[in-house]
Amino acid sequence: MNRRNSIETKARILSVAEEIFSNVGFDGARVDDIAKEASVNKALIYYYFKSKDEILDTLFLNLVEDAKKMLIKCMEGTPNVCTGDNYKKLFDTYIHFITEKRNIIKVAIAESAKTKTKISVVMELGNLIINAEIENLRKKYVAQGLHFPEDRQEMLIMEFFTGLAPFFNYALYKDQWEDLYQVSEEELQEKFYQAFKKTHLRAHLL
Amino acid sequence: MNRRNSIETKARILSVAEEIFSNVGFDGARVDDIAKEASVNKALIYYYFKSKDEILDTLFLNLVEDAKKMLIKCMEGTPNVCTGDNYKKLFDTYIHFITEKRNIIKVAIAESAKTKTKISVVMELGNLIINAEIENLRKKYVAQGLHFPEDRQEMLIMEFFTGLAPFFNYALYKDQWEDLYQVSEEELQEKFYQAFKKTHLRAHLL
Amino acid sequence: MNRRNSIETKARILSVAEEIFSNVGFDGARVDDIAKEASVNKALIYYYFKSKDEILDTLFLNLVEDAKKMLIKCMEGTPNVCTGDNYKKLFDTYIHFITEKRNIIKVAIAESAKTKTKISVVMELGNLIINAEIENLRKKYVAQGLHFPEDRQEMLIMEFFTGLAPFFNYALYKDQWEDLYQVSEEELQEKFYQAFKKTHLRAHLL
Amino acid sequence: MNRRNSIETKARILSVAEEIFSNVGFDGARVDDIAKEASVNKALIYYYFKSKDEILDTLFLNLVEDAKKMLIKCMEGTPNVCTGDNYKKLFDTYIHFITEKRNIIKVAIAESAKTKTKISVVMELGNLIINAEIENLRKKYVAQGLHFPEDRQEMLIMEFFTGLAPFFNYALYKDQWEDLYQVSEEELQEKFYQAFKKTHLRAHLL
DNA sequence: AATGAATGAGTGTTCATTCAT
DNA sequence: AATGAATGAACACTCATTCAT
Repeated sequence: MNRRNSIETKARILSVAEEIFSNVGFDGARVDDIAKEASVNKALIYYYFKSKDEILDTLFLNLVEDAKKMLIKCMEGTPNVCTGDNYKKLFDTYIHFITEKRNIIKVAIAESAKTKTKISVVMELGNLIINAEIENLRKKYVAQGLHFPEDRQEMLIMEFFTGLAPFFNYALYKDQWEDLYQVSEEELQEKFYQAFKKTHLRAHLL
Repeated sequence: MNRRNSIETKARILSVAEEIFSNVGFDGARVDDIAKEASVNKALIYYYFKSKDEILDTLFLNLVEDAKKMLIKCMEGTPNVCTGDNYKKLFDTYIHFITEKRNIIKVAIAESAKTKTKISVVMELGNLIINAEIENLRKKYVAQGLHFPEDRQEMLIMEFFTGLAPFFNYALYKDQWEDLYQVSEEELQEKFYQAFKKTHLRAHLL
Repeated sequence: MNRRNSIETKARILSVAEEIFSNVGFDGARVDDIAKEASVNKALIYYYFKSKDEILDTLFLNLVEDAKKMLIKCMEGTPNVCTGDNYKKLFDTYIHFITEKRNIIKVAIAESAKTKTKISVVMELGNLIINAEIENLRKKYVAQGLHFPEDRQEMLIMEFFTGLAPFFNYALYKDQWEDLYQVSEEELQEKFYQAFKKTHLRAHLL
Repeated sequence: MNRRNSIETKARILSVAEEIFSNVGFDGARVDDIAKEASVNKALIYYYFKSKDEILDTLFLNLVEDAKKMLIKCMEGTPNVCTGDNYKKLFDTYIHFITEKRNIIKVAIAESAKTKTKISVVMELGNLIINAEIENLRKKYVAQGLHFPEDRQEMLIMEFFTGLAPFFNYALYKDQWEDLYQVSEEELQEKFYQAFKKTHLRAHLL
């Protein structure tokens, strides 16, 4: 096996781990199962990762990296977000990211639910997105010659609990919702957008 | 320890289990630790509960029961919810419930994050609350002689993803938020209310 | 509850224990199950018996007592055993005893199969029966003016391994045999008798 | 201990398990003890066997395999069994097999004594041997131009309850008998043969 | 005589991790 | 880079037995 395959192997382990973690939770996952599913010897996993924890850490690191990339692309692509329906593009980027990464996001949320936890990835991710979002807002206010609200705390809370929370819930329950209510992915996404527009976005626009 | 007090002992086990589950997750929890913390012999836990799973099930059952009671009390106490600031009272009831039960709610959310899961308690809880909420809305619309929106799916999605999601997030991250941003419980709650009012509630009122 | 019931209760425990032991073996049996099946509180079992072992000991003791009674009755009832077909009566008594007691006999044999065992009940039972049998034979020889074989060891071995063994096997496999080969109890018993007559009995008569 | 020798290790586990099972019974045996006695880590036992049950199943499987091999060798080596004292050779093969395998046979019998049991190994073993034996007889009858008995059921019962039973008893009580009556292995075996000849064999010969 | 509650020691099994090759 | 074998420390769950009433 050459280095090419080596990279591919490590990636396969990560990919399988992500799926299994999201299926049964981190604590519920077995290294044995990861090995089996990834068709590698169990010991090989320990050749690439120091421990089961390190697999999760790597996965979380990648998630944060990907979020950053996504946000950077957003910044570049959307000079005037929040002006009317042109927020839709940003929303699509977000919802696409959330949908694609929902498996590992679910794991992150589940882990963050444990009280005994270090600074959770979800908080980190939240901060990242919220700050980007607030920066967006600031630009827009400035562009419109408006006075930007002074209470940052208030703003953070609003962004986190009414702006981000729906997306987290989307990651968590998209699949269950589609199953339970027999809705197509497109319909759910569209209606979710309408709801988000009527609530959180409404508070921003104008 | 006072022996021979079946009910109290069982309650203590449940209470300790709830705390430990919320600290380290269900899979991360050890029956040994529950026994130790509850000052009972481990075997006694199996005298009261068939398995570790049954402890969780009982906890979830109680949560749903309590939610029902809370909702019934809400129904009785608030004939005209959603009419202006009198929603505050309902909000307070909700936020109080969420705050008080946040430990087990966190466990419920974490468990619901696993893909391999039967109908999750969170969905059950969500349905319960949303249906109550929608019934509330309906009454109000009727009282005002207004036409009640026809697309139930749309309404459910909005309630779940923009009405409930913030509360779930509140349960999940209240403590972490207070720690991280050094906000008092009261302040967080108040600002959360303001944000909720400006977003989700705004879409309902008027 | 008066003494009458007390005796009945103890008997019920023994009876249930016998059945459960024979179903799953002594080690495989649970005191809990005995209690449940006998409809008594588990602690009550320990009121009547010092331990699970004592239940088995009592059962074995009863078996030996019953065997003795059976043998005594045989002695009285059969002055000239082994003279031709009049052995049939003795055989019937034996086979009846074996059939009736087969459950506890099976337990006794299973226990005796353990190498780490004190003098086994089966050996005790065997000795009892063999000695009675040999005494029978001796009488018959004397009555016929014949010389009684001198090698007792030889005689014991023959009685135990070709006289008793078939009966032990009958206790062990009667039910399985009937099931497997779809034979009625009567047919099996009759053919067993014919086989026993052609082999072991033949060696004794004349 | 020499690591990295899969086959030898697995064999050692099996061998130790066989001994312990025969000492204290299957249910009485502790996996811990097997591990200790075999000088392997307990988890290693579960690396080779799915469960304690599977160890027993393997042992039983091996016993049946060995029995088949033994029978095949018998078939080849004895064209005219049962003709007079040349049965002795066959007897020796049997008694040698029974003696050598008596430990696992004892376990098999003890397990077969449980009512709640699937088709027992003893029955399987019994069928194997009896069928071989009957085939032997048939050949002999044919060779002598005799009419072979028609009632197969009768024949099976005779073989099982008077032909096989003594050997099972020999497996079960050989050691106890030698201890109790202070007989040497050789003497017991010889006298057992004489008894068997006078009873079961007598019915076959001529 | 009878019972619900309680317990210590264990019991088969699992798991993350490491070793030797 | 890869693997089969091996391990220590759990882990959920069980069981015979006892206590207090």
